[in-house]
Amino acid sequence: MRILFAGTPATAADSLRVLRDRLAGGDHEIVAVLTRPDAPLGRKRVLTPSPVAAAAGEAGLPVIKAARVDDDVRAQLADLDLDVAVVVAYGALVPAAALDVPRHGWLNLHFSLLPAYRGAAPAQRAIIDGLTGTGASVFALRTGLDTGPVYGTVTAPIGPDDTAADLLAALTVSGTGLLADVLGGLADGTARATEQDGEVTLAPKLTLEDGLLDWSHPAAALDARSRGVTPEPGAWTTLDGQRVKLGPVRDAARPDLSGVKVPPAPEPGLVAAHGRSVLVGTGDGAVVLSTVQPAGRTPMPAADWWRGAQHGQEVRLGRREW
RNA sequence: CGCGGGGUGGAGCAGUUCGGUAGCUCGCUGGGCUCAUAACCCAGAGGCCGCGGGUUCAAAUCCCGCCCCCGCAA
Repeated sequence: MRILFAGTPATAADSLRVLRDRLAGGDHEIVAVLTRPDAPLGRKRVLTPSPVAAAAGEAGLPVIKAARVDDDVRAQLADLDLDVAVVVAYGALVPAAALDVPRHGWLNLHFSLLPAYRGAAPAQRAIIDGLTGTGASVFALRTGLDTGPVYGTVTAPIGPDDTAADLLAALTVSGTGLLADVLGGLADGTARATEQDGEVTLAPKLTLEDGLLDWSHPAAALDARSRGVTPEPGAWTTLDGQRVKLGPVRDAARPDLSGVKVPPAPEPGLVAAHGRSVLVGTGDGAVVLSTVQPAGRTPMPAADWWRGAQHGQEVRLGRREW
């Protein structure tokens, strides 16, 4: 089959590499890659190709850079005589007019068990919600947000220390494998899609605000949230009006941390050292800090930060005094 | 010219406003104490204060130029 791969971020680039390996030597060929245009990146605003564009370049695949699938892009795709297009986080909606350009339409690899967690940040939201497992789905693109019929799913556990990065990495590999299987099924006519069934939930893109830790919340919730927003957009709090970025925080009451005895838990937001751990009080107990990164500084172990942060004063995080 | 923070022994920081002997909390090395310890006591090593110019009797500190790191934003 002649396949178009559409994607933009690093996760999609990994998926492209995995898919290419999976298809190597078979009857299927990725004939082109669609990704978003180069964008200014970083403080210096250097125009940088998307991770997918970079991966495609390494693989020697032709790249179409476009912010939207407009008439011009649609014409290019039509010329490619595509059997199918696959989308992994392209970053723009595929308009209805383009949906039937490939012979078998468009497939989307989505990192949830649909119809749960439709939207841009499904894996992250699953972690934040404290789930112990989630999965990936391959479905047929239709108009509407992640609403098409599902060809297949894989499941994945969410470990107690898993961050969004960990989960995405795992889902990328297993999900791309699933994608390869579905492509095979489409080619030999055995693939079947079934309409989504179940409770619909939404997983919108994470904002900076989603990473703000509210110390009045329960320790377990803060633990889950901090992992779900790591590495993007990152968990954070404030100290003296300055943003302080945090690595994942762990619920001090978790069984696997039984070594950490929490004396009277500090009140919410108050920092206290205990042995080698640095604790922060929450709504119901304490969390253990892992890494701390004050604005303008490089990330450091919590104990190192604590050493220099005290100056004889009590340290209270997250106070909105600004 | 997008906005902003930072670079000081191995780590994290103070000192820069107002120039005048390199400081704190740790770590490290050696010794002591202890049944023992992430505890405690004593001693010690370790620093072109990011780089280059300038001002000055004197610069971590003031002036000019440059390099590197990071937060926000995109």
